[in-house]
Amino acid sequence: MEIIAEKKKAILESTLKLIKENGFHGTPMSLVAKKAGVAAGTIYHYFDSKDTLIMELFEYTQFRLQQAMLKNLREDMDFKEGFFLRWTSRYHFFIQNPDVLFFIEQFVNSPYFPRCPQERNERIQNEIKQFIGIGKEQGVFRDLDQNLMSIMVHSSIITAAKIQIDGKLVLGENEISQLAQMMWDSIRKQ
Amino acid sequence: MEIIAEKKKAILESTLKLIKENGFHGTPMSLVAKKAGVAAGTIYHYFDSKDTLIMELFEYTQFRLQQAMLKNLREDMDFKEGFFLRWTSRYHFFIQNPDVLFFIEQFVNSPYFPRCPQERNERIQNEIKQFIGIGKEQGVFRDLDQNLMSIMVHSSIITAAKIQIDGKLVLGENEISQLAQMMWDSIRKQ
DNA sequence: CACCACCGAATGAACGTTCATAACAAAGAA
DNA sequence: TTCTTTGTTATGAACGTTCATTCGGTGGTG
Repeated sequence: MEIIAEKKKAILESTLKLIKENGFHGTPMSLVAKKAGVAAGTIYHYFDSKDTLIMELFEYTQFRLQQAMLKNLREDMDFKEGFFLRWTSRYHFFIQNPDVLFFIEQFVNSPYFPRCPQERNERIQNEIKQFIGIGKEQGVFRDLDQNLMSIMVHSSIITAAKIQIDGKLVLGENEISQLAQMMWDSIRKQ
Repeated sequence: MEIIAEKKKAILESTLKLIKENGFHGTPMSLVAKKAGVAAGTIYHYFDSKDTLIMELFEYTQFRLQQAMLKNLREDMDFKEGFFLRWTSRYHFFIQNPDVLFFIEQFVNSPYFPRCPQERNERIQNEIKQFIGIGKEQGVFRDLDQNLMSIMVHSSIITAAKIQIDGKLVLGENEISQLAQMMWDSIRKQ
C-alpha cells in the first residue's frame, strides 16, 4: 500500500468512524467531508464515488489488521503458543479498534462484499489458514478442511470481540484464554 | 405474534428478499411496494416508517427462526444428541432461508440493532442458553459464562451457514456433523 | 351513511456528484 | 531574478435525481 496523502487518510478515518456510528445509510458524503475537514469536492479528487470510497476503506482496514498481526509473531514458540498468540492478538486488535470491527462486519454482510476480488478477501485469512495447514500435516488438528477450521476460528474472535465491545459481558484475561482454549480444543484432534 | 394480514406479510417477505439482494441502501419503498404487489401508500397503512418496517421485520424473522427450532425438539434424547439436534436444525433453517440469515446479519451489525429492547434480542438465544446452563450444572460443560458459550455456539452456526450459502465450500453431512462435534468439544469439560 | 383497506400521483427534503474557480508549487523562459 | 506556464490539490455552491412520506380519492362492506 502506497503512502497515503494526509487528506485521503483523514477521509478514510472519518468514514470509518461515521459508518460505525450511523451505518452506510446514515453517513452522507457531506458529513464525511465535514468530519475530515475537507470540502465535499475534495473527496472526489481521491475517490471516484461513494462506493469506491467504501471499497477502498475495506482494503485499508484489512491492511491495518494485517500489520497488527505480523508485529506479534515470533518463530521460536511452540505450536500451541503460536495458536494462542494469533487468537489473542487478533482479539486485542479488534478491542482496540472497534470502528474497524464494526465496519468490517457491516461490509462483509453487505452487497459490497461479493463484488471484491476473492484473493483480496482471503489475504488476511491466509496466515491463519497456513498455520492450521501445518498443524494438520503434523497430525495435531482434525482432519477437516482448513478453510473451514480457519473461518471458524476467525468467527470466534470476531464474536468475542463484539460481545466485549458491546459491554454485554466483561471478558477478563481469564475468559480470553479460556476462549482461545475452547477454540484450540475444537480444532485439535481429540 | 398475531395473525398477520396477507398484504402485511407480503410486504415483510418482499423487504426480506430485496434487502438480501440490495442491502438497506438499495431497497427503496417503491421497490418493496412493487414486489409485494401493493401501492406505496399501503406500506404506510401497516408501518409507520421504513425504520419500523425494518425493526418489525427483525422480530418477524426471529419468530420464524424460533418456530423452526421448536418443531424438532424431543424430550427423550440424551444430552449430546440434544446438542447436535439444536446445532443442525438451526443450521438447516438458515440454509433453507438464506434471506433470513443475510437480513439478520446485516441487521445486528447495523445501528438498528442497539435500538431494540434487550429482552427481544435475547429471546432466541435463551433456549440454547438454558440448555447449556443445564449441561453446566451437570458438569458436562466448561465452567464458563453460559451467555458466552451460547453465543460462541450460535456464531459457529451462522458462520458455517454463510460459507455454505456463499458456495465457498460445500458442506456435506459429514462436515456438518464434524462441525457440531467441534463445537461440542469446545464447550465440554475436557 | 360511516368505516376501512387500499391506491398512486404529488411533494419536498436529502443526497451524491459536478464544475467553474482558486491557491499554490515546480519548472522553464527571458 | 522575475514572469509565464503547467499541473496538482482543493473549494463549495449548484444541479439533478432519488426516495421516504403524504394525502386526497376510490371502491367495497356493514
